[in-house]
Formats: sequence, structure tokens, C-alpha cells
Amino acid sequence: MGSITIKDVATDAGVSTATVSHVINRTRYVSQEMTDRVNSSIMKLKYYPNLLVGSLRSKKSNTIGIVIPSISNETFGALAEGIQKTFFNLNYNIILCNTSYDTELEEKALNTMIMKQADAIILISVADYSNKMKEIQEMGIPVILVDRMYPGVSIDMVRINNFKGEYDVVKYLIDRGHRRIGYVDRKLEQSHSREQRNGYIEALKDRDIPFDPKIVVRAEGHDFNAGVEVAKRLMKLAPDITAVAAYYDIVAVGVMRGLMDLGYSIPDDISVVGFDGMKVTEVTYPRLTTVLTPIDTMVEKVCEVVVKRLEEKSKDSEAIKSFEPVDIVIESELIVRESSK
Amino acid sequence: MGSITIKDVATDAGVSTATVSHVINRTRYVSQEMTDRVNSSIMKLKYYPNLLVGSLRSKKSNTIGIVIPSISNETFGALAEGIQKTFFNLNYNIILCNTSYDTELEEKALNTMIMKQADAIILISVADYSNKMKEIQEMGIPVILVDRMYPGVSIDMVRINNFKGEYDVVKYLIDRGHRRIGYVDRKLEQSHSREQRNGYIEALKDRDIPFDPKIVVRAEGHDFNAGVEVAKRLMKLAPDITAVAAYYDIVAVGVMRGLMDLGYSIPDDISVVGFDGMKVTEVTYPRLTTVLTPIDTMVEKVCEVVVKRLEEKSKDSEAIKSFEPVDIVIESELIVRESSK
DNA sequence: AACATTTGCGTAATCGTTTACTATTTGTGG
DNA sequence: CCACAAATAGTAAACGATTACGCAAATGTT
Repeated sequence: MGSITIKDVATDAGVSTATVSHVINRTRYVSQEMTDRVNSSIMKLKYYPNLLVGSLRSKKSNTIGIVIPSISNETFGALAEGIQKTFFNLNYNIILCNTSYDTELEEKALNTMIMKQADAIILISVADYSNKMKEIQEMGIPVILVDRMYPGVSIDMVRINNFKGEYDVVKYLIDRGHRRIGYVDRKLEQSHSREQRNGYIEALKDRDIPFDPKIVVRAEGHDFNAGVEVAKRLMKLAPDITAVAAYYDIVAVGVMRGLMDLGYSIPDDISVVGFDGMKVTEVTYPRLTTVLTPIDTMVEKVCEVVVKRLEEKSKDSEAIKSFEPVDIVIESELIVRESSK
Repeated sequence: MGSITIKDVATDAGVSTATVSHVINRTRYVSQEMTDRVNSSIMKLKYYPNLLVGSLRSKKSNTIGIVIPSISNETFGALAEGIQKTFFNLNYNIILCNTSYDTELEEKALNTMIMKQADAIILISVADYSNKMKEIQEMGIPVILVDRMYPGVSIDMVRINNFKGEYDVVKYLIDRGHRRIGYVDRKLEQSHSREQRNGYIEALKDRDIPFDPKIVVRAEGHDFNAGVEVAKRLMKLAPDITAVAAYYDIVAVGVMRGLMDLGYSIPDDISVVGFDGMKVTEVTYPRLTTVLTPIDTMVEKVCEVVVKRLEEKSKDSEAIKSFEPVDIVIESELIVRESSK
């Protein structure tokens, strides 16, 4: 394809390619006259530099890889958007992969990021890829793990204090007088799920309320209908409960509906609380008490860490191989609304 | 940075770089013995080919640019996710930019896509960049415009039939006996907004119901609260209406709340319908009647067009300069739920 | 046996930039 | 007037892959 190259510009302006390059990148002094000539040739020919080529020499692609389970998840989407915006201002672009919670796809995505020369990789993982992480780091690519934790792996992490979040909301329920608090949980494969449930358990323990595994029920899915179903199951098992905490807002909204279907009034008969701070919690009736994940803060922290690692790398390309990983824990915020009392 | 290159592999395996390249790409016969030696060197050295370099010669980056107002918008996010998945299977990656509905950012994003050598660009635009589009196409880059329309520009478009969608839902209301149907609209800068409102107007006209501009009110924002507010405003203006159609689901959900706050019962006193088919419409009480945008179909169509253009381009790199643009119109689907009768 | 063809692989040009090195001109102090 | 520095811009190597071309050995043909 006959696209315009720097050579065409150089010829048109009657200068060398070096001068054109220096004009574009302001990387050495060029006289006003030359500069003007180059710039007008660029305009005239509609020259767009090929940034991929530049990366060849400079060893810098100005690309950040984001590997994420699903961009259409509200939290992940907002996270990705925030990161993209921040880095766009810093002249970086985002190359994005959804893994659909699939371990194989995740590995494929990581490989792609490597081969496309991502300067750094931001990962919300579904697997425990300690070895892969080490390998990537040894190639000089910083990896930042978000909202996940690999115990015992030397890797930067930015994560939510899921334990504290759930602890706080359950404690809030207890302080309002609730003693029989059902908990809707999920598969406990990943650490954040376990931590969150431990928050529920610890809150009970700290207030001397016995932990009753019978009122901990598992949702069959991550959606509204799973919540509806689980609510009915829970009330059949334990009609004496006065509050339900769910691990996820959407499920909690389903729980509310399930309870209302059974004739319970919320919060008068039963209080319901969720987790995550999704937008939907503001529009239900009653609005849902939840634990808000401060996405802005997460974005900020993630970007800070990435920028820091990139700076270190630009000074010393081997820096990442002997670094002190950070572990930033972000506190979530209890949002009390009308679904609980 | 001492990263492993094809040369290292060649040296280690005792072959030429050509052979390594051919083994990796299966682009000419290499004896079993050589192949094995090369492959084990690749494993041993953990070699990852630099894909950016390949793009230099092949003029193909295997990257698709997506320029979108906001990835955390539910519809756009799902669209981006679908496109990413489809193209990942075809060995393409996505480089993504949010424009935040900002014209300047949009242009900057497009420039980046050009400079990062995107093989094609998928654009949900906020501006009317006819000239820019022409320029991009002249560079041999296919541009597909999604959910937007540039009248009179030679460009591939995949869009929703917003007119028909709104027409259908208003017609449905009329057929249920409604005569005074309020409409909540937005700024009419972009064509899809105008088309949607025209659907409302035409539906009335076709059933000989006079169009009353007094019951068309503008929401001050795209969110729940705007809906709450506009509902109250509308009912003060025209207490005789029996149904409200809103241009957007979230706003419609707000309208429901606003009406309920005023003591109306939905759908017994007033029917409410939305537009877009967002997830939230399935979890409100009552669930919202809406017009569903079939995202899967959109993704499919968009990808089909892009793939087609890429194929044409690979056969004849100048193809895009003299192509017959497609204009694919996708019909949305009326979903009747309990918020209307 | 002589020549042609096929097989298998290496050499080196190439892609479009960046940048180290070099060259030319102009300026300055002794 | 010379030696040397500063200012300005050009030449060409380098980045890491792909691929056109060429060559040697093996095989086939007459």
C-alpha cells in the first residue's frame, strides 16, 4: 500500500529523514525555517508516523495490556474505562482482552500482550498463574494484579478489602439488632470470595453470634434470578431470619424480589444488603444498602503503580526483575439505604 | 533490554532465522529434525515473537481500533466485548479508546488508530467527521460506523432502526387504548435521537392522534434522577396522560419512580415504556416494557462487514478506495412486560 | 553419464523509523 | 589568523521480523 512515510516527507521538504524525525519528536534543535518546511510537508501529505516502527528501536510500544474477565461487567468496565482515560493522557493506548472467566483464554491473552510488546500488563485474573507471572516479569514487563491476590507471589497488587467490606455491613446489621442473618455466597475458588465470606463470619464472631452454616446458601449463578431463587430456598430453610447479606448486588436485588414475592416487606420484615455498589442499587425500590467499591480510587492506585513501574523501567530496564512489590488495599464504603433497618 | 529474538533462537538451534520464521509460521517445508530443534529452542529460551515487527513488512498489524463514547455504557460495553471476542478468535486484537462524548478526544483517538496501524476502525461517533472519514478511507483503512449515521458519506454503517423501535412501542401503547402518551426525549443533535422521536410522532400520526408538543419533555440528563424529575414535571403539565414513553431505559426507570412518588400506580394508572433493553429493566418492579437492541446481532453484523473489508483489502490493498458501502439496519424487538398495559 | 528437477535451507534485502556518528558552517578567544 | 567550540543538519546503522532469491545436495530422466 502506498502509504506516506517519513521519507516522502523528507523528500518533499528537501531535508533528511533525521530532521523530520527530530521535528516531530522535538528531540534536537532544528531551525525555524526547516521546522516550518517539514511541518507544512506533513500537513500537505497528510503524514501519520507509523508508531509501531518506532517501538522497534525504542523498545517501547506505549501500549498497556488489560486482561479482564468481562468488560461488560459494570465494575470491570468502569475500571477499564478509567485506566484507558488516564493512560490516554499519558500517550499510552490500551489493548484489551476479555477472558470470559476462561483460564485458557487468559493465558492466550497474556501471550498476546507479550508479543504485542505491551509496556505493562494489568490483570484481573481467573487463574493462579504464579509461574507465568514470574516469566513475564523476567521479560521486564511489569504486571499489576487487580482485585485478586496470588499469595506468595512477588507481584504488585491493588485490591479491595473484601473482608472488611463484608464485615462492616454485617456488623451494621448486627448493631441494628439483627441476630439471624442469612448469607448468600458463591463458589469459593478465588481468594476474594473466601475473604468476603470470612468478613461475614468474623463479624458474627466478634459479636458472639453463633455461626450457623445452615443459613449460608449458595446462589446458582451471578444474576437476578439466582437471587430470587436463593431467597425462596433460604426462607424455607430458616423462616426466622431477619436479614440477608448477599455477596453481589444483582443477586441481592434478586433476593429482594424473591422475598417480596413471598410476601415479605423490605426492610420491615427482612433487611437485605448487597455488595459492590452497582448502579442498579440506586434505582431499586427500596434502594439497596450495599458496600461500595470506590472505582475511582482503584483506577488511581492502579495507574499510580503502573506509572511508577514504567518510570523505573525507563531508567533501568532490568528494574522489574528485582523490585519490591506493593500491595495496596482499598477500603470499601458502607452505603446505607432503605433496604435495611 | 536483552529480550530473546529470532536470532537467539536461530543460533541456539543452529539454523538460520529464515528457518525459524518458517517453522513458526508454517510457511514452507522444514524437515522434521530442524522443526524439532527449532521448537525446543523456542521452548528453552521462552521466545515470543515480536508481532509489531512483523506488521512492518506485512503491512498488517492484526489490530482493530474501537472508538466508542464510553465502555461503561452497558450497550457499548457489550458491543465492544462481543467484537473483541470475535476478533480474538480471528487472531486480531482490539485497541480501545473511550471518547467520553468529546469530539476532540474522538479525533485524537482516530489519529492514534491510524498511527498504530489499525487494520480497520469501528467507530461510534459523537461528531460528524465526514472529511476525516474520507481521509482515513483514502489511507486504505476501512471504517465501520456503528449505531450512527453520516448522511451522504460513503461509509459502511451498521445501525439500529431507532425510528421503527420507537414507532412500534408507541403503536403498541395506542393499540392498548392509550391516547395521551407523553414522550421523554433528549437533545436532538444526533440523527439517532431525531429518528427515535420521529418514530413516536409517526405512530401517533398513523393512528390519527394529534401530536401535542406540550407532552414532549426533555430530560435533564441521561440518568435515573433525570427520569424522576421529568416525570413530575410532565404530570404537572398534563395530568391527563395515561402512558409515558422514554428514550432510554434508565430514564424510564426514573420516570416509574417519579410517578410512584406522586402516588400513581404502574401500570394501572400510567403505563411506562423505555428503550434499549438494558438489564435493569428486568429487575425493576414492575419490570419495564422496552425496545430491545439485539447486541448479538449487531456484533455479528459489524464483524461480518469488517471481515469482509479486511478480506477485500488483503486481496487488493486499494479496494477500500472504491467500495460500495453497506448500510445494515437492525430491527429492534419490542419486549412487553408489566410496566405497561 | 549428463543434465534437469526437486528438495531443503541459508543469505541478505526490506519494512519505516530512531539515533549515533559525522560533516559543514559559523562564531570566538588568543 | 588559527584552533577550537557551538550550531545545524545529513548519513547510515540499527531495531526484529519476513521473504525473494540463490545455492547445494539429492533425486529423476534419458
